[in-house]
Amino acid sequence: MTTEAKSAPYLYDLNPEQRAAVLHTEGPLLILAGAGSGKTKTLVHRIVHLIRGKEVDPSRIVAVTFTNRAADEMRERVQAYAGAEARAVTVSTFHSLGVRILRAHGHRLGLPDRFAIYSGPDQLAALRTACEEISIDDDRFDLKRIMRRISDWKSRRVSPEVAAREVAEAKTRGTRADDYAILAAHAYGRYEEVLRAAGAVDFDDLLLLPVELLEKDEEVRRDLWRRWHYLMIDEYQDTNAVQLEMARLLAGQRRNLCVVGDDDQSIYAFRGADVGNILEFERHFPGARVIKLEQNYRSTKRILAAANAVIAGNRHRHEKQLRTENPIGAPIDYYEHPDEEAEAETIAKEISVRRFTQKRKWGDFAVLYRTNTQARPLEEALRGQNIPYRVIGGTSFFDRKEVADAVAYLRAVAFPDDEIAIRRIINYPTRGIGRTTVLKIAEAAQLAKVGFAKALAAADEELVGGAAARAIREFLQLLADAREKLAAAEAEAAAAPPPEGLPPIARWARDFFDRIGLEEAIRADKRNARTADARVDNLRDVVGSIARFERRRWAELLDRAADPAAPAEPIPAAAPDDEDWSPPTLADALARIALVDLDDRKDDEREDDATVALMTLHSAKGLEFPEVFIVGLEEEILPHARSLDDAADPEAPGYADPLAEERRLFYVGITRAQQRLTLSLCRARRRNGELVPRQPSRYLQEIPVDLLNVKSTGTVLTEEESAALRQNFFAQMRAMLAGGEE
DNA sequence: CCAGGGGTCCTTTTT
DNA sequence: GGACCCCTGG
Repeated sequence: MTTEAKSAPYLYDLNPEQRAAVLHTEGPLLILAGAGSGKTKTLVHRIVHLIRGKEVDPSRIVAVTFTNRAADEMRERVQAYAGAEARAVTVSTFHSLGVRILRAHGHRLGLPDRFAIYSGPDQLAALRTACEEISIDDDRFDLKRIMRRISDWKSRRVSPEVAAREVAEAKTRGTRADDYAILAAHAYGRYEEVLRAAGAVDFDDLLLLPVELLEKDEEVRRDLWRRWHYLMIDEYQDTNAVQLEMARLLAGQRRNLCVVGDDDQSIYAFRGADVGNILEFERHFPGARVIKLEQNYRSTKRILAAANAVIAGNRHRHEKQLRTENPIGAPIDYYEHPDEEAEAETIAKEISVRRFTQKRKWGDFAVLYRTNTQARPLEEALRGQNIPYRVIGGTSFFDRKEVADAVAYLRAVAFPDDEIAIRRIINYPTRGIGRTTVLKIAEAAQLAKVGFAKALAAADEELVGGAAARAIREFLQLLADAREKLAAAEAEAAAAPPPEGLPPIARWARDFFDRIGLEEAIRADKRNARTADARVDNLRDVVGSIARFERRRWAELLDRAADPAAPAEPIPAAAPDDEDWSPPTLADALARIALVDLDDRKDDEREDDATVALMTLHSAKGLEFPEVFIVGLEEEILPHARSLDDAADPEAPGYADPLAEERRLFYVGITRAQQRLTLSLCRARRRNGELVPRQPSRYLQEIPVDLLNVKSTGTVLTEEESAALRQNFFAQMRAMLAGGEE
């Protein structure tokens, strides 16, 4: 855990002027920090100094990050350096902070005390409902694309009304994008209504609604200003318009806002991040101090030279030249492989070899790729070589069918209006409430202008027929019983810390799942023949994650209450009065599930050191590894085909130079490497079973050749494969010449 | 009206 | 490896 020195860290050498700025600046401060220059450490440094040097009450400090991973890391470091009192520092992601504000004040916006949080698949389901109701035939349109559009509006604080006006007034160019804009503008308002009727908020709302609250409500502002006097934000280049507003409102008149970021690592434009926020910080916060950190402590000279060369290809950036005093290091290995299996095989073997020759741990290696689907061949190859690995990100645990079903049951109990959850499980396991019945109820709900849950409770024989009406009554009774038992479990969970074994709410969930017969349902489905055991395990893991949540919640309290100098206190019999603490509830556990996925597993099985890391370039931001592999450096992967498409239409609304962002993504990847970097591409790639020829990524040429060590892989294409390759190549050419319009 | 089976399509990046 | 659609039989 905290093996590092307890004294304030002097881990990196700022010059005296920089040190003074970091430590003593009151008011807005921008730290423009290059890759590997110790961004997070600088923030931690400032926090420690505030507490130790200026004697600021730690509970007045709030640090905001983007990912839970980053928050955990910062919390750990702050506590390691500033000691036990630093536990009172609030370290949170933007989204968790949003939940916290809405919990406390959301009722002022008409939000229920317990609200569901809709993430990806739920948002789509809500959108589907909205589209059905306004008769957008969802077969013919890509809901995800509409969703992205709506989300884009929300992250720019554009209301449904304004969006509709914008679209109506925009010059139409008759493109497909225009069609989608019109559809999205129609669906947007209805989508919001569906969310509100379900007592739910989506991810964008977690930022948007708190900002609305802060703007409208003087009392909320005062409360939060009293609460926090020093605000710090990490990875500031990734903030969007709403987050900028949140920063401004939270900083208030004190304007004690310190942000750290690197415009060259801005890689989230697709979700509304605006590099302008960091480029124009001084305009947004007049009088701001700016300091630059241009010394890199992470990578070898060669790796840094490659990174600098690549990023130099971008215009419109804060000019900075990162330098390092690290050794020159090994050349950058560059491979061209015949296909992705060869690529994966070679990497697996390389890792095995280097583990011995370089005396590495498995955890010293990371393999980075552009898209999650690229992980599969790598997983197979690593498994083949018996190399332990972990895949970070990707299809979330909670998106798996059996897990999503279980969670939907929990939500249906915790949030009685949660239409999406109810509809998901209303007939699973099958209980005689089929599609037609559900449709009738949805129609009735729309007609009566009530939520789905209300219409369901009101459904009678006349509407749905006798058998279905009976089934519905039984279903509602099941939920009502569960709610009653849950209330008892939550009361028990609030009264005292969890005993040995399964904590109360987790125990309730297990019994509930048994009662429903989820396990039997999984085993009964023939499609699950091979996977049934794993799926049942996943089901148990849902219970396990609730149990972990309950224990953690109580641990927070005991942690805070305990005086580290004093001997162990007797366990309190009831929850003490602590403004920041509340006993665990199912609703809170579900919020955590929506927000942090299964990252919390790490606590139990911290195996980071013992496994090779597989992740996307996006997920890799903020991390570092001694040895990094970047795979699939091909046109249409990096840069991605979609970005190439978007780049072809610079007139499109909200155009943000996608190719520049792809280049930054490559830059982020390169700068993750400390000692050794290996780049590779495939000359051909299997798509739907067929070999398709590939071209090297344009960004590769930007790396000076003398930095590279060009390797070739032993594998050669078979006669058959090269024939297939030629044939496909000509087929593609023909298709192109035929000029198939979009 | 409902359940289950077999076919087809597609796969950016994330809180 | 999925999610989703359509079809068939009860």
